[in-house]
Amino acid sequence: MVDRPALSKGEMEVARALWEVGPATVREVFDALPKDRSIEFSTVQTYLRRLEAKGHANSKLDGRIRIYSARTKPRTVIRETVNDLVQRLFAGETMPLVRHLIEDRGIDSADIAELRNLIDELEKGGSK
Amino acid sequence: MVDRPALSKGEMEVARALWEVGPATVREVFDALPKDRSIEFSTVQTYLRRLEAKGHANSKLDGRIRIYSARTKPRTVIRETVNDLVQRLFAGETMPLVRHLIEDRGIDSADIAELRNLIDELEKGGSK
DNA sequence: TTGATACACGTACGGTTGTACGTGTAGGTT
DNA sequence: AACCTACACGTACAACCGTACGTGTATCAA
Repeated sequence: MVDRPALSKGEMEVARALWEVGPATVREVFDALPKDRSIEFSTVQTYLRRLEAKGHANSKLDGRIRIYSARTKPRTVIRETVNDLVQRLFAGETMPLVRHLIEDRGIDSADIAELRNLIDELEKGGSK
Repeated sequence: MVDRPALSKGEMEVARALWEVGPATVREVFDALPKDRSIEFSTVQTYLRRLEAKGHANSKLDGRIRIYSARTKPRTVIRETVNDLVQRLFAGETMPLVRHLIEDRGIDSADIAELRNLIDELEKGGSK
C-alpha cells in the first residue's frame, strides 16, 4: 500500500479516461475525454506524465509511441477521494452526501429500482 | 449568482466548520474542527481570510475581535463541489457514486430505513 | 523527395494551496 | 506597573496545478 500523492482534479479526469480506454496512447486518452472539454493535447500529455510521476500510471514506449496504463484501480482512487471529501465537507458522515446526490441531482426510476435491490441485499446479508 | 472561485480542500473544511458554528470568531471555528485535525490557529485564520477573499465569507470587527460569517450556503458549495467531482471521476453519472458510498463506506440500518423512505417518496411524487 | 502531420519531450509560468511564523497590541492577571 | 495571553494582520515560501508552447524527429501522403 504505497501512499501515493492525491490526484488533482485535472489529473482525475485524465485518470478516468485512462481507466476507460485501458492501456492507451495519449491520443486515445485525449479522445476519451468529453468532447465539450476543451483542452490541449499537450495538456493531457502533461497530466499523464504527472500521473506517472505520482505512481498512478506506467508507461512504455512501443516503437516511438508511448503507451500509458493505469497503475491504481478506480476503486482505490475513488475511495480515497470520496473519503477525503466526506471528511471535509460532511464531517465524515456518509448519508448527507447520499441524500444530496439523490435529492439534488436526481435519479431515474431504473436507478430507484437498483437502489432498492441494493439496500434489500444489504439488509439481508450484511449485518456488521 | 456571482460566480465565486471554487474552494480548495482546506478551505472547505473550514467553511464547513463555519457553517456549523455560525457567525463566529477564528477561535470558535478553530475549535469546531475535528480535534484530531492537527492544524495551527494561524492556518485557520489564513483560510478564513481566503474564504472572504473568494466571496464565501464576510467578516466584521466586533471591538478587537473579528467575526466571520458564511456568505454561501452549504447546499450551493456542496452542489458545485459534488457536480465537479461526479463530472471528473464518474463521467457525470450519479449512480456509481451512490453505489460506491453505500457499498464501500457502508450505512447502518437506520440509514437503510431512511433511504427506503427517500426513494418511496421519490417514486410516488417525483416523476420528472 | 518534399511537405504535412503527429507525437515525444523539455520547459514555462503565473496562480493556488497548505502551512505557518513573526510582530504589534489590547486586555486580563499579579 | 509589569507580565502574560490572545488575537489581528502581514508576510512567506515551497509545492502543486492548470494550461500550454516550442523544438526535434519520425512517418505518411503526393
